Amino acid sequence: MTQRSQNFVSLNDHLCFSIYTTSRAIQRMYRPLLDDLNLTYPQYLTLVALWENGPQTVSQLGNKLDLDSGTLTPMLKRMEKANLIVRHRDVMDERVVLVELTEKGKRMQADSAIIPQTLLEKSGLDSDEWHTLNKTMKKLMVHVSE
Amino acid sequence: MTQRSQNFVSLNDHLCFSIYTTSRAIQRMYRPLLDDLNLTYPQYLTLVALWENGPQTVSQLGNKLDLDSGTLTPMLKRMEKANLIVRHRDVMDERVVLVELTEKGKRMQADSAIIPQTLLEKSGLDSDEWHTLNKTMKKLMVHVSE
DNA sequence: AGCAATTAAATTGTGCACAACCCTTTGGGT
DNA sequence: ACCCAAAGGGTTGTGCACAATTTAATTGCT
Repeated sequence: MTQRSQNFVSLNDHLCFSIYTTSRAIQRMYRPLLDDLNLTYPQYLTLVALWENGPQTVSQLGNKLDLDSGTLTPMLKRMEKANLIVRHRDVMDERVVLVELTEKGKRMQADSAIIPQTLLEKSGLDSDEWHTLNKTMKKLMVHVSE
Repeated sequence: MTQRSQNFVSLNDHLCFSIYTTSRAIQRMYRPLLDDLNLTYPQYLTLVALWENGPQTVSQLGNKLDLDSGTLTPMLKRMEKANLIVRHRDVMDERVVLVELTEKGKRMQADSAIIPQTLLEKSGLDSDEWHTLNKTMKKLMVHVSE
């Protein structure tokens, strides 16, 4: 212990730190599974959003995933190159880019069920803890975003 | 709803997603505060580790922060350029690089107390929820890292 | 119709993360 | 002394995140 201030908060008492570190640890755990599918973690989440809600515009995807065009545009281009999605401008409004799954992108849904299942199994949390945690995270998310 | 598989997990039921999104939301909330201090979030965490435990090697910092040299080395160089830390090789073992705070780096501790305080205040969590969440995150972190 | 304001993506630049690889130093074993 | 494996950082390349700016299309107003 080097610090002397009374109100100093240690690294381990930083809630932000345990969230930040755990988030990255989950992505590390997923990596070998996602590598088999030739996906990155944000790409996987994008596919989940498309499987769930069908074709969407870039900004709709951005709202769901909480990502902006600066992140999405290059990532979606990589996903298009990998033949997972197609992007084309809306004929009615040329500003809008619509994103939709290719057949390959649709087929990947079946193989990807292991991803959330693996976290569930490895988490070491019982059903109560799991749901409480998910609820608390969402509550925290809302408050922090205000 | 476009998907048809029985065991499909929606985006909002992905625990990884609420953790990932909340972690980034916290960092966004911190940004204006950290901008005032001319710090990024990982740089702030690095300072906390140094305030707490004094001079450390790159690998010791890496263990505490859960980061490897590929991330740390360039970041520590930027922090050295900003005059927050100094780095020099250990005379006894030339492989080791020791990182220690400059006077400027030490002085920043006083101004940084608002960072964790801001999350505590904005979180909307009571003391029970806060501690349960922190404990559950650490438990999850351990299980996921196995 | 003409034009300013708004909207939707794309672009640019910086800073992490992290895998894969490299380079130097050190510690053992012979 | 010599060699070899391990340890500690550094480097390179890819892919997010995100702020800030840009470009093009559309809407609203007069």
